[in-house]
Amino acid sequence: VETRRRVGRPSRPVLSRDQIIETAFDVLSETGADDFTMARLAARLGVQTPALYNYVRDRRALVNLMRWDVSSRIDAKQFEVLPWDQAIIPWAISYRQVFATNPHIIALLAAVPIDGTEPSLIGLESIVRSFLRGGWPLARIVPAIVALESFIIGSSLDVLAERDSLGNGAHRTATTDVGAAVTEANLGHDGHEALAPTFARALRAQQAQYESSPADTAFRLGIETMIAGLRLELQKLAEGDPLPTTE
Amino acid sequence: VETRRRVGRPSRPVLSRDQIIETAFDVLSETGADDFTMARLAARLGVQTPALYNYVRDRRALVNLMRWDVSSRIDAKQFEVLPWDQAIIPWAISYRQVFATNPHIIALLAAVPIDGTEPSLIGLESIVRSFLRGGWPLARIVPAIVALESFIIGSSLDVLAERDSLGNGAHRTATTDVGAAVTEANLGHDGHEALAPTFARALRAQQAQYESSPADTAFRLGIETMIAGLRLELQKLAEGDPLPTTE
DNA sequence: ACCTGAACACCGTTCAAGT
DNA sequence: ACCTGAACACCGTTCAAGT
Repeated sequence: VETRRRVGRPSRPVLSRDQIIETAFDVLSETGADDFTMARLAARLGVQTPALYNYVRDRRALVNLMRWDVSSRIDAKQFEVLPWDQAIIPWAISYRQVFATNPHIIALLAAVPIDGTEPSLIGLESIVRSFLRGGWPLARIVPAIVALESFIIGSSLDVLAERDSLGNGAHRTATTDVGAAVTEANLGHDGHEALAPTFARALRAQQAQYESSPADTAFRLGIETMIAGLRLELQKLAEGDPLPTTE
Repeated sequence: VETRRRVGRPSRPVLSRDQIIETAFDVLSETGADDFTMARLAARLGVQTPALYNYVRDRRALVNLMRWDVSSRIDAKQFEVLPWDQAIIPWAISYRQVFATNPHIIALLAAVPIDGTEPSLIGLESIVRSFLRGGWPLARIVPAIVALESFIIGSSLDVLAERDSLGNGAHRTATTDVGAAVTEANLGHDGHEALAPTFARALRAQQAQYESSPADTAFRLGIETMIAGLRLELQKLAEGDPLPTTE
């Protein structure tokens, strides 16, 4: 309905890189990763598609700007003041929140290769230092952090499955079996009642007992479980009785 | 170089659904999720693109056939004979192996919505039953399984980052911060040495001490950590001292 | 410098035509 | 029933033209 912009350079720039990135997240959350296109983004911004190429080299570069934006929103500050096992919780919650507010970003980041831009390492550095202060042997720290981040990312993918199933039904995505099954159940399909009656009972019991969704309940259970397990591991390491590390 | 097929129905079918799916995984592993196209798949199969539509309704349906294929390869049989905490390990290894052999599938599954096909629930049912036999309260079982699967899926994504960085460098994908950082380090970039010296030391120590990659070491550490944590949790539940479940 | 419009290669999907 | 070839809408990207 808007009046068509006439050709030639506008008196003031119509776009900005920040605005493009911000809008990109909006578009992504509506279309999902597979239908996230430069054309749709341009349309939302009220410009022709080629205009975007004044600000980003190509689609891959745009996604990598989104990657950087996402990782900069994860708050690891607590590792500077709290002991490692206490800092994990607020960090993990912040981490998951960033992805949970727009879970489609995970598929996009996993699908689009990284370009040359350096990852932000500030958070990582202070996490490692916190583990070190807590008495962790140097060689075990990276694996521990990788394990934690893996869990958090995986948990964020559950949010994708769940939110889609609660929404208008246009999108229903899932990566895990349980994710798919819970999604189906949320949609009111009851095929699982006959095929997997015990699972169906367990799911109903979960829903009756906890207000939060399976994904949220699982996230809290999982992160607390991992912290407890890591504390145990650290204790064993201190006693000179390390867990077996080879298969 | 092949002789061109002439128009009209061939005497015997050139394709089969199984062959299409199998080849789809091959193509995916070479192109990555973002460049996985019907056209490339058809070319690999030696047919024109529209020929595929005799066997699958559309790209989404094809991806959902791949989804089903992947989940059917996960082996949960051990839950029928072993106690829950012992069965988790072989199941998790099988689970991760399925995804680790072609980690690009995760991005594809996360990007493409599920269609109406029912998820396979056989494995899920026997996992729930095993937890129940082990004394788990019904309402805690689904969250525990969701947490475990989340971790496994997240860990498989690490494999994506890592393998890409060890390969020809055509693809370099990562979802987590550490994943990206480890990828960079594997590529010989040493930007992190100055920016995050403690992290750099920890990474070197890990590489010196363990033969396996950070992703593999983290997977074993994480799954053992979660099992230990879950055992502890079950113990506490038995003592009537449940972990807090509300924030 | 920063937009539009035209152009091109490629993609998903449909459909008529051929056997 | 099962392939090809033509056709169409849409996508990413490049580039000349315009201010």
